[in-house]
Amino acid sequence: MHNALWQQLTPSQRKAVFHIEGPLLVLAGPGSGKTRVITYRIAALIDSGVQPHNICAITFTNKAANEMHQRAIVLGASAEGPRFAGTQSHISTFHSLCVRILRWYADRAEINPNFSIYDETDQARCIKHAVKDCELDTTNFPPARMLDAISNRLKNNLIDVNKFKAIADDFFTQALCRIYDRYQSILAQQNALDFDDLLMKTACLLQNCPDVCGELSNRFKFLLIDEYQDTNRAQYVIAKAIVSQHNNICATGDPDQSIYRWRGADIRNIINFESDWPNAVVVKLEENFRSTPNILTVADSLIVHNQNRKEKRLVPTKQSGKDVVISAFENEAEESQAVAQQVEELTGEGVSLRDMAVFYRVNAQSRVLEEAFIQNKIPYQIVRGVEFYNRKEIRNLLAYLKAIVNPDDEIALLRIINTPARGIGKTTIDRVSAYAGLHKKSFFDALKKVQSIDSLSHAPKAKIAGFVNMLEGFKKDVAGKVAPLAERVFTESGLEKSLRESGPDGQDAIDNVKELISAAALYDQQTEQPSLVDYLQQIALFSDVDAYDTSSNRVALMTLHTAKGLEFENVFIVGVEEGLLPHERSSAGEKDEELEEERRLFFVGITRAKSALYISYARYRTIRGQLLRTIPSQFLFELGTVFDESTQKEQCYDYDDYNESNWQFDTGDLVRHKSFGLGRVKEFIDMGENSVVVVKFNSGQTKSLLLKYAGLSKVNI
DNA sequence: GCGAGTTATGTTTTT
DNA sequence: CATAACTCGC
Repeated sequence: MHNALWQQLTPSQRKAVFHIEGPLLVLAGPGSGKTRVITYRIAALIDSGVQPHNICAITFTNKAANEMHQRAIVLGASAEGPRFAGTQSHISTFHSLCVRILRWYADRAEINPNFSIYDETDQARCIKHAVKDCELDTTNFPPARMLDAISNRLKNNLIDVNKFKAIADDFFTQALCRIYDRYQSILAQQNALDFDDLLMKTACLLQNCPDVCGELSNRFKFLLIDEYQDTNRAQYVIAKAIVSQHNNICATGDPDQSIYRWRGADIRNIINFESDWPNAVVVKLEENFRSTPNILTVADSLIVHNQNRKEKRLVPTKQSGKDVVISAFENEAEESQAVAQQVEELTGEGVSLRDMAVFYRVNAQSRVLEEAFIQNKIPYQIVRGVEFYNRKEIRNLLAYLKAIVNPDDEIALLRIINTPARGIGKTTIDRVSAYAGLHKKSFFDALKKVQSIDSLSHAPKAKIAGFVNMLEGFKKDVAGKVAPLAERVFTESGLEKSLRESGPDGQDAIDNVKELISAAALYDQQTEQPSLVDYLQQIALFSDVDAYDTSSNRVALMTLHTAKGLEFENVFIVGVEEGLLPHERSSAGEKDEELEEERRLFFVGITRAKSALYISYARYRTIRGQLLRTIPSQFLFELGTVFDESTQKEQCYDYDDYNESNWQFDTGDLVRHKSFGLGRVKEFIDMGENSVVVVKFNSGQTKSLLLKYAGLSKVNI
């Protein structure tokens, strides 16, 4: 390795880079130069004679994979991106790797390699169907809940239907088991995998087929996994299998930045690393090269409030800078306005817009910020890539392409069979479905056999035949490049015509589709062997941050989750209020664990900032159309000296400031109860001295209280 | 079969 | 408040 590069590393970083063989755990705090270490490590491996294609690096997003790819090229390591040529290092997300493995070993995994990847919308359809098929009602078995249980409790923990059957002992669990079973068979019928299946099927393949496991372990002689604290059980099993022949695993992560427990990430993976690989070398990177001491002090005093945590220091290396600013505003509009004004002030000081970012807890918060930025004519970008793919016109065109690749994909077929309108309505579809069910055929096969469906009259038969012919015609081009086929489908399906005729909104839609087609053309150009299957499977794994355009000079707006792994000179974190951060849906749980995850999320946000950090909350916020008084986040009081009474008295909300003389309550009032604490009035039933107040408390529980006994007091502003 | 208009419903974070 | 599901009249 070049001496100049060597010079750039600290002793700990060098140790992490040059410990080549055997298991290595890099516990890397925020801003510790972790990404640099990983890319240098890839270069060092190749320097020491390892073949590039024997290296497999796993990142958290495609964006991170692409960046690592670029950096590795600069270092001369000639790594490839998510697409696999065979002679270069494999750098991708876990999900992309699984797609690759499942396509390689489709026969062994007993799946058709043309599988569709179902996103949450598709999943919701299937789970609703499954619940209905099990003759259970959706009130007692809410589809969203069922899906969450199946995804996070079962699939991510590699509990398949059979395993679950064996342990399901009460009525509810048995019902869930039936739903799970039905859901999986619906997916199988449609030759579709959901996000969890990608991991679970791969993990099972590696567990059940020792030869496949051995082959892959020989292929990937060195495995690097970034953000290891956010891996789940399935990913752990896959990693363990890949390194089974050599134990050359290098994991990097930070337990304090674990923010995906809610979707199955298991912090024990990183905690137990040393017992999983007893000869593991552990390197700690505690020096922080990113943020000023001012920012790190705030981050540190926040995160020490987590009980369930190993102590770890943030060691600043930068000079002191600006103090962290914490402000209160009257409402979210003023808060956003203040952000915009601060942006302008910074711009006046010569700061580029690309060096500023605004973080929030929920996507809905982006709207009011957007308004303020538009009003002040400040260029911005909302970092939300999947939004594009959720547009109706995009989903429609993609549904055509999916149906061409995988005719068993009933969701895609049903979406396009009458889009644009071609006179195939609900009755016709029901009749085809009935025929398919009766003759145990797939929906598409039934469509092909439309002439033998007696319940249909001549006209619908002809329309269906035309539709099938059109799809079959498209199929001839499935092997080649994607963009030309997409273009052809767009025109010949009639989608373009129908959009053209639907007024000015239609033109926007056409432009969006054109954008999709140019993106596909880029894919065709950048991929050695472009294919429609590969393209569809790739874009299904697209993440929000993948759309982040770092080349344009705009302020970035994104959720705290999306901000993970990024850094900015100037950071704004808005809406730091009880119910929002921590989010009410997380503090509603019994356990502190969810509150601690929210705290880690805030910690992640804070530690993205390099030189300036602005934290704010609004005293009033309109939530679902209701103007509500907010409570400042408990986290604000944990930030150390910054948010104390002497400096922030007028902005600081006083918890003891309430009076006891109020007997009239209104919906939305903030109240305090002796034992339940703070809460908000949901309903006031006025019956004189027997009045009942329904209160939703901060603990998450909702109580109906008799006013005269409750000892409720209204909390004043 | 189709679309407009109405009513119910459900609200975090994401690969 | 925003979207999905549903009804009704053509």
